[in-house]
Amino acid sequence: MARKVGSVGAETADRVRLAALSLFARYGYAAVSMRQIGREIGLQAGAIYNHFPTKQHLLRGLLVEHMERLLATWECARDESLPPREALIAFVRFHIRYHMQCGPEVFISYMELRNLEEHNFFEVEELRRRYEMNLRNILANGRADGVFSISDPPVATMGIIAMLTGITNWYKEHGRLSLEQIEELYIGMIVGAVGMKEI
Amino acid sequence: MARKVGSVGAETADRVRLAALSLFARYGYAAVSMRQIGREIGLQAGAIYNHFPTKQHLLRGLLVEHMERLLATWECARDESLPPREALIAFVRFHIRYHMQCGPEVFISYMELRNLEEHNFFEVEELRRRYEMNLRNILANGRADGVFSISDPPVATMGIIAMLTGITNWYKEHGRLSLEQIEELYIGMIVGAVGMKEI
Amino acid sequence: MARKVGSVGAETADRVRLAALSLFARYGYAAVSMRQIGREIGLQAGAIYNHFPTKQHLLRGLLVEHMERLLATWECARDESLPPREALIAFVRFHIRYHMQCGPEVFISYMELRNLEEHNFFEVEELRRRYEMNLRNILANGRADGVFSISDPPVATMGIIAMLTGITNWYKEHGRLSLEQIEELYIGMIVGAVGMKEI
Amino acid sequence: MARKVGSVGAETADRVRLAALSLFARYGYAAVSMRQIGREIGLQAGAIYNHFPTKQHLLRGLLVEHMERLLATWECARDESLPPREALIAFVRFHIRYHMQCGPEVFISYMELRNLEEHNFFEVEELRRRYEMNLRNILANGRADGVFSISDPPVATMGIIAMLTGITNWYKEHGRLSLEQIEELYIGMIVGAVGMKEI
DNA sequence: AATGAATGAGAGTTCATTCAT
DNA sequence: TATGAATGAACTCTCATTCAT
Repeated sequence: MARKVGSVGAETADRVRLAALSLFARYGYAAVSMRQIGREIGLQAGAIYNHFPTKQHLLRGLLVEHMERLLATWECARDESLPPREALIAFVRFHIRYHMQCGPEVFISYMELRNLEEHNFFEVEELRRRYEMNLRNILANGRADGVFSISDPPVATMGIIAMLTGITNWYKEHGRLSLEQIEELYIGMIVGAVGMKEI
Repeated sequence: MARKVGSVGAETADRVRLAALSLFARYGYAAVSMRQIGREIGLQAGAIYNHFPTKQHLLRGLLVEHMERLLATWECARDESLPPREALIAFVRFHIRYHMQCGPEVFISYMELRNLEEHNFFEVEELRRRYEMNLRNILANGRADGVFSISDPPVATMGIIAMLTGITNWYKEHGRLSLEQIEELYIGMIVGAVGMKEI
Repeated sequence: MARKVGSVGAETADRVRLAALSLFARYGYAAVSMRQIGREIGLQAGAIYNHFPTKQHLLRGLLVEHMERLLATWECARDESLPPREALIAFVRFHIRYHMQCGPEVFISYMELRNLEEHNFFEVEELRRRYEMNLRNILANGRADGVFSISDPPVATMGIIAMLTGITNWYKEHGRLSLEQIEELYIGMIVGAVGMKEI
Repeated sequence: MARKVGSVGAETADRVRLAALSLFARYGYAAVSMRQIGREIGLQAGAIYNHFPTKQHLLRGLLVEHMERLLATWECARDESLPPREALIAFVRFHIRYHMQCGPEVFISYMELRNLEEHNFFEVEELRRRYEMNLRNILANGRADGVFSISDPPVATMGIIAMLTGITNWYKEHGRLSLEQIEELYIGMIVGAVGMKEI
């Protein structure tokens, strides 16, 4: 058949991306078929190949674009002039807010790394490293300034990131606590963990 | 053909479990085939079915048995008479040590939950809940006694567990830091996070 | 790869049906594999699933469609105004002619009933019942009119149907007797069996 | 494990035969597995091979032994001195009674012929031919004596056998009619079919 | 840009059969 | 004579991908 009335390439590609994101997050990359993705948006599996050359490209796109958006948004939002304690709190707030609004992307960014072919894996890892480096630098600066009493910034970075990203695993939109309350609770824990006095 | 000389059921089942554990951890449940598991230990795929009725049973077994061992070991190791701060530190030490020695089990316990059929999922979740309840009780007791300044024990529980379990994602046996050093670093962060003064 | 030049769905489906019919009749449903059906018509087994959702659907289709065609052809051919003796003879002629020209369908209709899933079985049974009811009504009418001396129309129906359908088991196209001769022989026996005087 | 107390070879072989007969009749030879047969009688599949060299031998045994028993019983029961009309009626009575008491054997004798390997098929066919020859001779004698008005004994044989054997397809032990009643009804039809006057 | 038919590979699972025990 | 573990082949069905239309 010919193109459906009003369907436009870029639009279709986006619908594919969205469907794939949601399905990968729910069932995992390996367990989701191109047919399933197509069915979700009323398309035959074959049509997806007009927009993405392979299933692997689809996955890579989702992960790389997510990381790039994350980095870009952070780089746009951060204030390099802030002193360490304020910088740390700003990072924590940003991380929680950003990650909570794109749960599926975050989820597959952790879960589907091993389904990336090697070169794609390295690409995503490099982006993640760059993002985490932001927190690491804040911690290192604070340590140098004597406001954080941490003895190993890399380990602290991993600990804090893990703690923060873990929220996606249990957070429910209309749960007992609002996102703002959760934010304050985590700021409290992290501020304590790096040895800063409560503010 | 027939049974190989010296082949014994329980032993073979264990070799299957081991191979499956390692492959699931590396490539994911959905991406690993029964043939691959068999090949790993010199068995035809079909022979696995002499020991496990389905692939799903294999996965469930790995997860349930891991959680049951974890719980049993903790219940045997814990000292209920310890005051909250010592109890927290004991839990942290236990969690890190236990989890570092069974990396693959821990990894698939987080990654493959969604590949469990519903009833198996509930079973594993219940075990996990019981384990986490131990930390939650410690935190709640410490809060009641006024030695921890946390305002929400459930959230603190999730934060601490995520932080601790995250170690498996980057820990390397012969890395820059020994397990003992990592242990001390995490104790430091967690003690700070719950508002206890450094010991 | 992709669609072969000139391949059209409906045509392929028909070739599959035909191959399946012939193979099921020769070897039995359970003993015929999808690969075998595909091989018969130069298709991969998987391609069959573009046309039939399961092997069971294939079987059901063959049986149901055969029975529906049989019923429709009979309902179109019968003359309700005939008196019982002529009606019986017309039915016998119709049954023999129709059944001889679709031997495989008739054969699997008797042989593969037990390989139908329950709901499909009931569907086919109901169609068969409707067809047999035609003969039963003819016999009952003839008995009421006093032209047939049978004491139990249902039993007579089963006996006659079995006798007639049995022809498919031994009839050979170029055998000793022509179809017309066979027809006359069976009319003779059945006319005698129901107690009508020879015509 | 060793032999179970009290189990004896011939006995076990019989239990296997019985289970196979019942399962083949219900589901068909190709659809029944050696494991299923074993399960039915509390045996591992492998143990069956102590009594029957292959699954095909099991089938062949059931069919050949059934036909041999049938022939032997008939040859013992028949009275060669009877005139044709009495001989025909005796055959009909014998056939119905014998076949009704071994429904599964009769059923698989018709259904599973095509699952016999060629040499086994010929063996069974020869036995069947010998049995049918009895009826054919009765019919031929009656025709020669002028008491039957059939023009083709072979065709009449096939018709009568089909009619009689068809009873197994619908007969139910506690149905509307007793076996004796059915017997009389069929004798009536067959006597009419061969042109004998009702007795 | 989409459909629908095809490929060839491979999935989980079952099978008849064998044989050490 | 039976068990239980194994083989190697086969099963139905699904997959990523391709391509004529």
